[in-house]
Amino acid sequence: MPELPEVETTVRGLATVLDGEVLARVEPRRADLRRPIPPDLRQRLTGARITGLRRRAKYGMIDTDRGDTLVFHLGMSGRWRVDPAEIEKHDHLILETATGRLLALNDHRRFGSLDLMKSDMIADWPTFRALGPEPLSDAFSAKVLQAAFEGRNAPIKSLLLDQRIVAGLGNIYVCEALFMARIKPHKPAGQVATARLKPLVQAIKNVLASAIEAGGSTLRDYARPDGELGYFFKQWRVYGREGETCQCGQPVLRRIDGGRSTFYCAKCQR
DNA sequence: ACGCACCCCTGTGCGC
DNA sequence: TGCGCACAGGGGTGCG
Repeated sequence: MPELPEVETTVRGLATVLDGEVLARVEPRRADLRRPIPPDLRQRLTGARITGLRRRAKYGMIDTDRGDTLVFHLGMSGRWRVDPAEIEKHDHLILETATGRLLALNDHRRFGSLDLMKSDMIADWPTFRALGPEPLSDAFSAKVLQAAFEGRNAPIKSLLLDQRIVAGLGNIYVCEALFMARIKPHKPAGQVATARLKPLVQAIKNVLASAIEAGGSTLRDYARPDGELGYFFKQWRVYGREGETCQCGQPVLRRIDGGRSTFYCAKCQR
């Protein structure tokens, strides 16, 4: 579930619960996800007041008044459960506010991560330094893609998934954006005509923005105890639609690029 | 440097 | 009903 729009929606939802609150209880329930959870996480966060929430690429950040920032990545299966009735098997971190609100970070595949950073050091964190521009910012442009694609033989889809080139895209939105821009996913990136990059950038921004909007429209559902309903919007034109009929009448195809499923229309995308 | 294969982990859905 | 396999929204490493 979590690509940029889902993380953005999550951060906005968390903000309604956490912003300005004091953390009365911080309870890690295992020592590691993808990598070890900071052993001093409980000690450093308990009693801290949350001063804001942010997102960078697919990372969510929870800032505190102690100069610490909790950075979370949801991996493939991570989600925050709000005011859960009971703690479940894969709830790996529990946060409780002084006002009694409960949050559980649930991630059954444990591809996610938790890090605790000094807030003023985050920009220098190698993980963040390596990230490309935010796709919804002005820093992401046709020019950026042109420079990144120059001389590259890898499929354009693989490069759009490379977080060093543009940060936040995942498999679904890359497939959708390439469909919108009518570009064949396995076309070598360096062979995509320069004139097609501007429309591609616009397609990426449009797909992400409308997904956030769709997530936003379900934001009011976020605080429900079940927590799952809000994020289910299926407006995909090609993703997950192998064998279905494209608007042009041809079947949507699936192939594997870089080990990931790619959905596309052979007639509409060239 | 580049492109790719493979690994991490658990759950689900399908064919047999 | 059970079993085995393919597959799942991410990202890091290591190899040729």
